[in-house]
Amino acid sequence: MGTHNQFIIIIFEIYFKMGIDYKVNFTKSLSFFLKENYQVSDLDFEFQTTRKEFEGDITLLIYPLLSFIKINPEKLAQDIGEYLNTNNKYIEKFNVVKGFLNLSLSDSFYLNEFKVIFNESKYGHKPISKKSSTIMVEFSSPNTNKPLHLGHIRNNLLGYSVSKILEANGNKVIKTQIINDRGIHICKSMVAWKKFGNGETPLNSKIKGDQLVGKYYVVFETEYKKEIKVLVDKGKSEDYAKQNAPLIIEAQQMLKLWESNDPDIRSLWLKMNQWVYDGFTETYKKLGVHFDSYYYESDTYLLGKKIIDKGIKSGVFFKKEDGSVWIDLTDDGLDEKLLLRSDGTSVYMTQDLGTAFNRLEDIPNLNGMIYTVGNEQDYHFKVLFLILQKLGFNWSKSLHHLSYGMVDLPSGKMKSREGTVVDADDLIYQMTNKAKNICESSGKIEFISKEKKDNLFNIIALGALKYYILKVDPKKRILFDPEASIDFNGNTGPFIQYTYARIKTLINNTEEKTLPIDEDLKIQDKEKELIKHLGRYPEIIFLAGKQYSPAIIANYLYDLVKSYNSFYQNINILKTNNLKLRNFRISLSEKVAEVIKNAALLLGIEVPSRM
RNA sequence: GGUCGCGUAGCUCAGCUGGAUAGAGCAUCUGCCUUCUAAGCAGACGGUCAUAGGUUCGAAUCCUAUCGCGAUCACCA
Repeated sequence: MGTHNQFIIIIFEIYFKMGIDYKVNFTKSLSFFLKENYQVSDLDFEFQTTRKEFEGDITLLIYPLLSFIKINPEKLAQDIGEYLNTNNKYIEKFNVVKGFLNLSLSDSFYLNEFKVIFNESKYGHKPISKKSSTIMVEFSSPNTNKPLHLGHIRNNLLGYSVSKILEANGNKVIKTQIINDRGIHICKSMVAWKKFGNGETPLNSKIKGDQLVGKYYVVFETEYKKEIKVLVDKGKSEDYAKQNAPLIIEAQQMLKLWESNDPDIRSLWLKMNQWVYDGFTETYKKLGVHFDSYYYESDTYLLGKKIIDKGIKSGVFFKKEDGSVWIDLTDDGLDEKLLLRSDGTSVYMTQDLGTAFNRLEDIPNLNGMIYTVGNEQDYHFKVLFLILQKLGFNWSKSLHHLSYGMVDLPSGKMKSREGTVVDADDLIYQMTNKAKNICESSGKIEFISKEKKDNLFNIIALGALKYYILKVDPKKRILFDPEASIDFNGNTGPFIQYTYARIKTLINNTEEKTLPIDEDLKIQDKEKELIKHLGRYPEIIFLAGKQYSPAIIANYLYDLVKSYNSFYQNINILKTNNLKLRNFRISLSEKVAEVIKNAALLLGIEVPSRM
């Protein structure tokens, strides 16, 4: 914890209720009892699910009550237990271990809970807050000189998942990105293409546009290096060589021409950028993400100067002798930060300020913005939000930097210079191929049409990839092991998809689909456990002050699926002679399938109805 | 050096608001397919929660310090 949280009030978090809401069911009796016998009221009760080693379903923690009721914990637990046992029909029996009151719940309690769960449509997508906010989520935000890589994949999946989560909570979400489409990097690709390209296009070369432009970026770098070497061999210093190699000079000239709106350069720029966008579109489509709006740096890089002027007038910023503009953040424990160069051109921060205001102009009712950007920019966003706050815009409180860690490979960091970057298209292709091999060797899908098969391979491959990345806490670094990510066993996306598919075929093979929930139904431990899991499965609510995480959804989802599999294996679903019981179990399965589907949706994972 | 983040089983990761004997998967080993998806289930093995203090009935979780790893502190983006 640090200054970061002092000024960022995170606008949302995902919070899962612990199990079925026991408080609702038992608070009333508990409050009554404690008021009558100990003259205390308005207490908060803490329940947790009882550990396997002890008898019971839920446990009331007695310790927290001790600060209000000075009495031996075991005695208090015993008293409460006895009272609940005789006065609450849902408590069957109880036992006390130290400060823990373990309560066994009756079958009718579970049946009632299941009835509630069953009758709720789109379970797990219930908005808690009634008012809907409009929130902009920025993610992906690539450069236009290179294809997307593994780091972008993590960014996209996180941003997209967060969007889905916010939508599930009843918000209006605008998915956007800021595309870094100008600057020296794109000029490098342009120079290289002009010099060495021989008119190569995505069409005549059959190379994806972004890959093609990326190829010329690499060509530039290798040729540039050669030129440097030649100069150094001639006895020039390394620094001199780097600054004076013909290629880099050409690129810099091109940037100047671009800035002065040279028509030839502009049209080349437009053409090559369009190639890249076409390539990106294809990759996004494969990843299953899309955007509602786009911002381009070529449009926004001049923004922000007006804000600077205003800030100088109001005394938030100050001008140095050389004409550069700064803000003094030393009182906030930071340093001085540059906002405008001495030549009057804007820097990154200026652009981001401008873009923020720009977006607010575009969407006047905007309630918040989430920036999905890697954690190497933590400091930048800290400063950005602080400046906005100092400028007096209260909505800067609703800005959140969704920060995430780098993606490492078992061989170490991804480094473009060393060619260890994992290309997004390539990765998806390999994953799909692997999915194909595994599916085909399983022999379960022989009779499906080729088209359906290809679709299935795609869904499975992406399920594996998405789950592998999203299940890890965003703020942690990920070690990306290509082998393990394609694994279909254990805590993986395909495992979850597989369970869903199995439930689907089970339901297809069943005629009766009615749900009998009778009070006299005897339910078993495994079934109770499953209802408990369903009850704990996501109720997503907003709460200020904590960081959200798709990883939480992923882990709860896995928990549910694992529990269902155990249930499925241990209870012979169809073989029972008791029709009521059988239908109850099928209803239970059906509900689990629905929850899996809804939760997977929040992660952007599709679930096939057969595998 | 300042600031921020991370450190949990051999490996990859969970662990919600402090609660009982810290959980999964992979790997290794043992069982379980005449039937509806075995891509599964059940079990065994595996831990000084980086280290040292502190806070309290109780700490992986909160606080402080130390160590290790990473990021950041540009008139780059």
